[in-house]
Amino acid sequence: MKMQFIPTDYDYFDFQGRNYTLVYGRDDKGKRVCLVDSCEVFLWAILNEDISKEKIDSLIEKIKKIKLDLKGRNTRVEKVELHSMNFLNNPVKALKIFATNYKDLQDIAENLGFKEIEKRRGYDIGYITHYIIEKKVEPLKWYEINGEILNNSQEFGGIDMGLDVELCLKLENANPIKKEEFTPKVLAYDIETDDLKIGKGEILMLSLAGTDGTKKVLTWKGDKNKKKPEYVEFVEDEAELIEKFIENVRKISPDFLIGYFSDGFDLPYLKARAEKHNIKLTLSLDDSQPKFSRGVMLSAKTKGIVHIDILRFIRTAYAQYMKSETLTLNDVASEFLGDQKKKFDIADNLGGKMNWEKFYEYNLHDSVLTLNLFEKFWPDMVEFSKVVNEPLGDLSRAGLSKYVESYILHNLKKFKEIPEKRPGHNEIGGRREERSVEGAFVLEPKPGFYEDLVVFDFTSMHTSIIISMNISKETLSEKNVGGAKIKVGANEYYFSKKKGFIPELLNELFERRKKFKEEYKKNPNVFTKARSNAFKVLSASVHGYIGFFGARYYSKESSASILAFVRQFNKEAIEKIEKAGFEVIFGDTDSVGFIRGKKSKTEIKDFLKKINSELPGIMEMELEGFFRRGLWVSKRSGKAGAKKKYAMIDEEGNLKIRGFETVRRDWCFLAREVQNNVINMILEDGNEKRAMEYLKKIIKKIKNREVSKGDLLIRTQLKKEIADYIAQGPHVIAAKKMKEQEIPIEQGGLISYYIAEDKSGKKGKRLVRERVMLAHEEGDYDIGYYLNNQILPAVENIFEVFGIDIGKFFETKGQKTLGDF
DNA sequence: GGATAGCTGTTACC
DNA sequence: ACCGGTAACAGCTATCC
Repeated sequence: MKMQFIPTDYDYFDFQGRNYTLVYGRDDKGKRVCLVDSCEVFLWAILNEDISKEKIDSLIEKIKKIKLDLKGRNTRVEKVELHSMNFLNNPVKALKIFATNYKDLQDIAENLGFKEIEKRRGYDIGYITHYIIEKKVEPLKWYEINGEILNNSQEFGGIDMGLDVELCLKLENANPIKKEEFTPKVLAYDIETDDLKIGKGEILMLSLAGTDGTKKVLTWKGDKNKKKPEYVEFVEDEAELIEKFIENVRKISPDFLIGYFSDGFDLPYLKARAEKHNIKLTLSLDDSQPKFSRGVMLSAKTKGIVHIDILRFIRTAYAQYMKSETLTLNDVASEFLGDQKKKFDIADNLGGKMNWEKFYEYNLHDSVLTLNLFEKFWPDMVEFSKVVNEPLGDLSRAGLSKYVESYILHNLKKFKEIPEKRPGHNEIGGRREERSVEGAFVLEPKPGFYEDLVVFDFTSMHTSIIISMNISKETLSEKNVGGAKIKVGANEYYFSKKKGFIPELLNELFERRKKFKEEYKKNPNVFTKARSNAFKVLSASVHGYIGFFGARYYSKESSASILAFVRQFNKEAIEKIEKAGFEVIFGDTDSVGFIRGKKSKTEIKDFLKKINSELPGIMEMELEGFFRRGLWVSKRSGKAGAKKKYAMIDEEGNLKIRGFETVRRDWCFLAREVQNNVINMILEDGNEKRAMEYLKKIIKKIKNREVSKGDLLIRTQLKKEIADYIAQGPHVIAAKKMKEQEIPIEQGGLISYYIAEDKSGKKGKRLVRERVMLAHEEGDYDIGYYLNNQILPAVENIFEVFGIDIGKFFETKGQKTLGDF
């Protein structure tokens, strides 16, 4: 039969020793469909150079005889073919060795210890990835398929009977078709418990929110007889709650089951409680339970109904561009949805005072937010999945290096490239021990207050260097062969003229990004934006990938060369701009800022054109902007200009503040606000007068204790386990206090505290940490601390630029008192 | 016992 | 272990005299 079909998830099973793929998805009517398919499995044996035809033939015969009886499976080499291929850009002769079962490729590789074979490759990319590459049935793309309906078929051991789908087909062929965007069926869930430790507490309630309109809270807590909102469904106990949850999920059968931090909390918690009650957590379409795996983070994967922890996708693909200070559901929802969690503090509701109605509402809203976040990010997830060609379940848990690597692996065929192997444990260890490469160049700025500035920066600098200079593992050459060359410390590295497939693929990504950016401008919507963004993120990650120790195509030399070029081009740009008579104020990695002087904007733009005409390949600088004024301060210690700290105002009055305490979350809100206002006033007015008056008022307010405690809280992240700290800084002490008071805090959490007046009467120097108070603790804030350690340090270097010594004005430690103000 | 250099730790920039 | 080098800076801690 014929139908339109879109794959959402992949799995595989063995039958009579062979691998079969299960492709879960939907037809165009929204029916649940599963395809059964198969593909040839093989690995590559790369031959040494100059082996005679006879030798190869006899080698093939030997390999054909390989039979293994392992793990209760008989596997054998089924055929062997000789191919002309490429490996790392070099032509090679290679044997394509076909086997019965993908899982045995590794063992076959180990049995290929023939002296004619130089390398064995292509047995470690995973069956699903291998299948997608071979059969081109790619995730989240529409196909017109032909297949034979399986109905309790014995052909694959009756596999179709065990699958909870409406239709199961044996795939005959699949042809890609153009079709409108797919809208998946989605269900979000969230649990509330009485203890955050997995396995310790009980699940009090569980909420569901779905694209089908589902809004439900399952609970066994609260007054059973009291009238409740209609979304609340009462159950007998925790066991029934879990059973009902499974029942709901299976009945709704969403393509994606979504949680927020659910890999690390909700699903493991449910698993622990289900085990306690002897319930099987059959959330997969094949009735299996979630598979938990431990990497750096716990993962909880299901089949057919794909479990996705949306937090993990956000962390990989979005966190670097976000304003939110933490990745809590509340912060992320605020930033992307303009919505927040319902206010509810479990601690206030303990004992008999529990307001269950409010709790249900809170619980439901968390699922609603999670669902909304998924819908918000769906266009991006689809694009990443389509570009990278990996199913969303895996991709949503992967890092950017995996995105890049998958993109490469799925595109090797057109270069006839045999895939490089994954580095082994020892290899990774070795790579990690290597000395780190030198990074970008940062120019020391001249502290001061400047007018009429211009900023140029290189467009996608690292990316355009890789492409223009043809830098990659496979283009690195022993000798100078006429391609790019670069000095890195005492070494000199050479790259081939022949295009490498990684620079080539990156160029393709880069071009497509340009095209999709244009398309987005012409037709702005969430999908065109997401497409443009996916290519942007991916192309910007290739340099990081090349220097990542876990990468197949890791190349230290390439990474060092790219960065050496980054320094070289930036320094050359600075020199060129200075030679043209401009005073350069700052430069960092890919940017240069200078004073426009008497030159007109047109002249500046012409100057930029000239610079660009002299840059090689696709390298290009662009005008970041014209700025009316800019401020650079000196370092706190010494006279040197502080790098990575500046503030500028453009001609429309927009501020660009970098590095200052204003943008740092580990300073109290008041210090950040005051500094921000001071910078603002100075940049707007062109002098410090108004800012000075403002500062006087603030200092008076602090002195008179008119500042609310909330503005004085210092927030610092707890980056390690409390016990792992060597230095007992204020935030560590605050975290210990929280532990004592049984306030939940764990690694990664934000600690809020303020510094209180010292009332102990002890003599001698007191440490800051001895005066740490948690937000809710009573105490008077320490006026001296907030003046000398927060407000004044935040502004003194700014006023110094105007020749004003704030320390003299507001001396607090010396003879002068604050009373004057 | 005080000064200070150096270390630990966090956060930002690109 | 899932991009990482460059940088500023606070506050603690070791070390010196």
